[in-house]
Amino acid sequence: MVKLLHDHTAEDCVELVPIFDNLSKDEKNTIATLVTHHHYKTGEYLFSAGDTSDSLIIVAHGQAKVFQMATSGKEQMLRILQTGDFDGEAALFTNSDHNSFAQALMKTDVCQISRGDFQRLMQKTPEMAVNMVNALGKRIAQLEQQTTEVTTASVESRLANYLLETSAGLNQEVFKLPLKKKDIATYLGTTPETISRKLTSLTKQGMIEKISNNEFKILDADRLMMID
Amino acid sequence: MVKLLHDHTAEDCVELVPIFDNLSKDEKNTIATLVTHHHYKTGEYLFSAGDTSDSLIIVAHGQAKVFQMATSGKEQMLRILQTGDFDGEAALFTNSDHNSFAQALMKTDVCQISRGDFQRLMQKTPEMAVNMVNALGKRIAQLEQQTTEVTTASVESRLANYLLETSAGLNQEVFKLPLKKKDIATYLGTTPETISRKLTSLTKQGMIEKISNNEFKILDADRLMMID
DNA sequence: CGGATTGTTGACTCGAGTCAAAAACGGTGG
DNA sequence: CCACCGTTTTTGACTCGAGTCAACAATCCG
Repeated sequence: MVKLLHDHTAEDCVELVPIFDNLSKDEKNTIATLVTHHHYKTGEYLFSAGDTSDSLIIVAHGQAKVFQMATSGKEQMLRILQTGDFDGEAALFTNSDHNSFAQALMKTDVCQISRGDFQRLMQKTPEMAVNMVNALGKRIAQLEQQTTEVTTASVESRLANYLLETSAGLNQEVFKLPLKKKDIATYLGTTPETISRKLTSLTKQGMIEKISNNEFKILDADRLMMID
Repeated sequence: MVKLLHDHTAEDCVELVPIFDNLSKDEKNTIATLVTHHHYKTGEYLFSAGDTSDSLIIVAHGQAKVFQMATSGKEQMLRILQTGDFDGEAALFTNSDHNSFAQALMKTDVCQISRGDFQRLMQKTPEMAVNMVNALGKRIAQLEQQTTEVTTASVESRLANYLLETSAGLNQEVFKLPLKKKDIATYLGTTPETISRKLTSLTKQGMIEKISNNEFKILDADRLMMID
């Protein structure tokens, strides 16, 4: 049973992750044999800044946040790893340490491939290397967007965008915030207090409705988009 | 003569750019035939947001800034392309438009490879795809750093870091700022006025010395590093 | 049911943005 | 080399968004 579960997870990784798309069955099977998997409970760290980074990490199931820590101790969240996402830098450079942290936000299954295996894989399977380049390109575009927004838009505007994106992503009118407000704050580069205030403010202005503690409904998407 | 100059530039690109490192002479020659080149004067745009993006751009000589424009009209600089740097997103996705601008800061020579050619190149030359993955990985790390700094550190601290990096990069005690202060401002996510004030303040505190209008000398690197 | 973590609200502060005007700079052509 | 014009930089006065600190309320979870 344990064995079965293990195999299941390894294949999941290969099936789930876009970078392994359009590879042949054979190739996918080969990859599955190179993969090891780990399970993390809520709050556990997948890696920490300073750790030696020697493998690519793929989220097979669950959710984890990746963040950096400023010298001041303030966190900046860089991204949320969802099912199918991977963390890249790790596997790319020789002799480099992580400069960020990854922490599980729920029970999370993770697959790893060592740098060596992964580099060999890219050499042997150009298809996959191209997929990888594409995935990294998207990540760069997303990061550029984040950088620009964080410096040019007000917190209210960033929060409004975040709500719109979250709602669109979940594709339902009434949606539950997938993160604690504390985490939303570090994602948007602000503080929990400010998030709390802005949510109240948006509610009072009739753009959103608070359904429960962490469930909201978008009432006026147009106006939300125009903030700032 | 014009012809010679042309060929020279095409080969320059292939020689200069890290992503073409450790390829064979043959492969480099092939690449050189795929490349077209362009020249831009100071202030000209290499591309603008909304342009169709269908080629990879490599800077053979010169300097250009890449920036996004917020709805408010405020610029956020994303990076400076130096000799040997390339702008990636362009070549990676089908049917995507640029969401940023690139503007020459001096006379600048640029080489281009079309998306199709570049994708084929990666398929044929896994070496190169791996190089590309590495280059993108570094860019991601740099962007993550920029995002974190911009949200967690004060302008004074960001400016201090910028001065230290610039001085280190140029490797000389007295160094000339390679950007106009206006541009430094959009790079650091602030305004020219604030840059001006902070430079004065750092000078008064004895950490730097103003040599001429845009030349400075680092007097106390340790203290600069500790700001914030 | 506690105890701990998370969220809310109020009062206060301050860094940095804005606007405006003057000064300095840099390139151009005579 | 100098006078001129446009751009860039500096300086001052003012404003305000959002951070901080602190106390309290609500949730979550074992």
